[in-house]
Amino acid sequence: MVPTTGESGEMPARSRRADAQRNQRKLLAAAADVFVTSGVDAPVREIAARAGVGMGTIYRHFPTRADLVVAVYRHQVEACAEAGPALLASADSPFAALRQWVGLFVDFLVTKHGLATALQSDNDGFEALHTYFIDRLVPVCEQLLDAAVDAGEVRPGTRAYELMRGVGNLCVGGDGDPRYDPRRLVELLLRGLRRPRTS
Amino acid sequence: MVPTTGESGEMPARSRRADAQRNQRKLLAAAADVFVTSGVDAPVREIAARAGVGMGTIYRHFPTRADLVVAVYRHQVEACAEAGPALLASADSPFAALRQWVGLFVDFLVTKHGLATALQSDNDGFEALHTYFIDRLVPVCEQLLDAAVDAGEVRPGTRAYELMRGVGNLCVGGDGDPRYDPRRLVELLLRGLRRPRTS
DNA sequence: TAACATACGGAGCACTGCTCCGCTTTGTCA
DNA sequence: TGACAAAGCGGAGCAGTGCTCCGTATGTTA
Repeated sequence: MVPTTGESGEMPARSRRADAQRNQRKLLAAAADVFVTSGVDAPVREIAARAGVGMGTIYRHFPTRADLVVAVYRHQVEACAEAGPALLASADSPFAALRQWVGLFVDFLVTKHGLATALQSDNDGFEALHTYFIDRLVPVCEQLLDAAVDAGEVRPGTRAYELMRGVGNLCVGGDGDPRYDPRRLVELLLRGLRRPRTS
Repeated sequence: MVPTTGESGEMPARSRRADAQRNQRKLLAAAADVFVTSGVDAPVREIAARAGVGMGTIYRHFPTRADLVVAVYRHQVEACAEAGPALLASADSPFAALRQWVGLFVDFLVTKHGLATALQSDNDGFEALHTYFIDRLVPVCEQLLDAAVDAGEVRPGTRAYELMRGVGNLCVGGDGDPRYDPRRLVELLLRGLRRPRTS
């Protein structure tokens, strides 16, 4: 997570050359395009070419592939994280909130070709991606999960980290095969979380 | 699944040169070693070197990486497949049998570094591996699942294929991280399968 | 405009998967 | 036993990757 100054916002970020800012923007746009087409593990050269910059430039702005992926999806991950407390406040019960929130996360993952795979890849260069998702989303999930446990809707004993990784794993391979629907399995997993007797 | 004549058994497989058989055996042994050390996606060169043969030889015997992986693990997969009916006969209930059988499968996967990852990799060269596992194990799982549904222990609506892939996915990344235990999540998944009221 | 820090670009290296074909080994048959 | 196909072998070599390095170009500042 080295660069990404300005959070893709409007502040000019003084002391940064204009062409550098321009290139970073071009890179982000190009990457977003290419990720849709070829997945998040598309060749670096392809992204650089699409952005009209050289190899060196892409690595200077995004030292790790994960940095680029994170930068591209940061907004959506952030939105997902912020939705947690909101759902907890608006839903009928903590468990309902948890279910809706997990649904949000699953929707995000399955619509990004290859993201789920990358997320649990032991490949170097994706470690930071993994870390970012975990750091940002596990606390949110924990809050929802704890609330559901406190409300007696969910058996204690499951940690948010494990749940998140499980859900992420279930989302792998969810495109193109009608016989495999991550949503159904995630639903099963959540059902397995429930307390037997909801008095 | 082109070669593998003789199922690594003792029959000489007439009409096959002695050195070819020898090399195939060496290759299987070397691959088994290397898979433990470096995972099933170890460099082909490494396996060839370990076996003391050239690149050409490995590709002649095992045109696809999946062919080699399947050949190495065929015995264990076969054993797992055959355990299905046996468990159904011996266990207290169909659901118990299903749970034990899934446990067997999970144990197999998590002890093979990288196998679970390879299994759901969209990488070419692993497709045949995927196919083999599905073809061999899904019918077994289906038998157990159907029995559990018939016994009223499990809600209908889940297909064996989906369950198998879900379980396989959950097994990814199960080594080295004490915070992620595939077994716990698989247990959750199975619990989610159960019928609410077991009259 | 001059001068300097900053950033760019892509040649190049290392490492893969996989193929191709000249050479070697094996089995057979007289 | 010797010779000769056929079967099999080996590894050079190509193509596609990730990532680095440094000579060159560009922006910025005075």
